[in-house]
Amino acid sequence: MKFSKATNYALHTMLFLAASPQHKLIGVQQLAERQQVSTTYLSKILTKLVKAGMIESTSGANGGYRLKRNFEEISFLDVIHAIEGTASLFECEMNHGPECLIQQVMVSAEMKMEEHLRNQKLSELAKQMPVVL
Amino acid sequence: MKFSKATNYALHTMLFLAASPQHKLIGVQQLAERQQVSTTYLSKILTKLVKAGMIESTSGANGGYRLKRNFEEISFLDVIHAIEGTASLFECEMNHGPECLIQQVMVSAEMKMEEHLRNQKLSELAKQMPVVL
DNA sequence: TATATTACGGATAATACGAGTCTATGATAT
DNA sequence: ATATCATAGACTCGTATTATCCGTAATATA
Repeated sequence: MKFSKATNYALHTMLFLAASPQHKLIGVQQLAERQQVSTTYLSKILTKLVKAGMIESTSGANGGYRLKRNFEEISFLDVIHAIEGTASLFECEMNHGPECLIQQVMVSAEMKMEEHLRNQKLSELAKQMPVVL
Repeated sequence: MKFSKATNYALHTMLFLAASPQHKLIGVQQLAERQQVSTTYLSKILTKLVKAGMIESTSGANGGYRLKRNFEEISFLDVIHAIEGTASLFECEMNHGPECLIQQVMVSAEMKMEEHLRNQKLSELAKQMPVVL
């Protein structure tokens, strides 16, 4: 069980955008160079963030991406869910009674992790940050 | 990112052994039937638990598996680590400075989950449990 | 208006990993 | 001696991740 590389790219991109002037559009090319990943692949990841309403994009010359206005409230968990999906990490598919106690323990453990990730706002991290990438 | 099915099998097996008479040896055949999984596959999983020191095995006729003496202290996290490994769920492999702040947030979130799983002893769950599988 | 630039979308490929099977080997009761 | 049972290795299969390639749509600028 591992977080995907895509999640890592997404988090780094969000923090980099946070460190840039808010109004400025930044192209995927620049973002990809920093992270040493192909533009086409990163592009797909960014599209997910756009659809999740975290960033906005502009096509055409001098186009690119920038944060949306509600950036202050975006948490780590938001980004992770946008990339990895929101399904539970543990699902007992056995046919033994209605409620699996093991499942309940696992889900509540996962909720502890999510709680921490929900409290970590990207904007707060951006402040303490000297250099992102 | 998902917990593996093997982890689910391992947890259910441990709880089933906990509900059985402690001294009695139980064959993989019986354990596999309950969970509707093949004996050879479950066998591989159980071997990992043996090597992790959680259960002990006896070969030959009337052989099988049973809990070890230290069962009271075994936690969910112990079982999970035995099956999934102990590596961190998030590893930033970018070459940007010595310490990745994102990584630190992710790891501390993971630790919150692990803390909860470490506090959940299998023996405690076995008590509240009417039927395991 | 033409062209360059940039994001978006679909198809495809490569790789890794999870899940599971098959078979051989070794240990141990009866 | 034989049946039973755990262990180990090689192997297959399916699916998700990690990409790549290319065509299309949108937009600024000359």
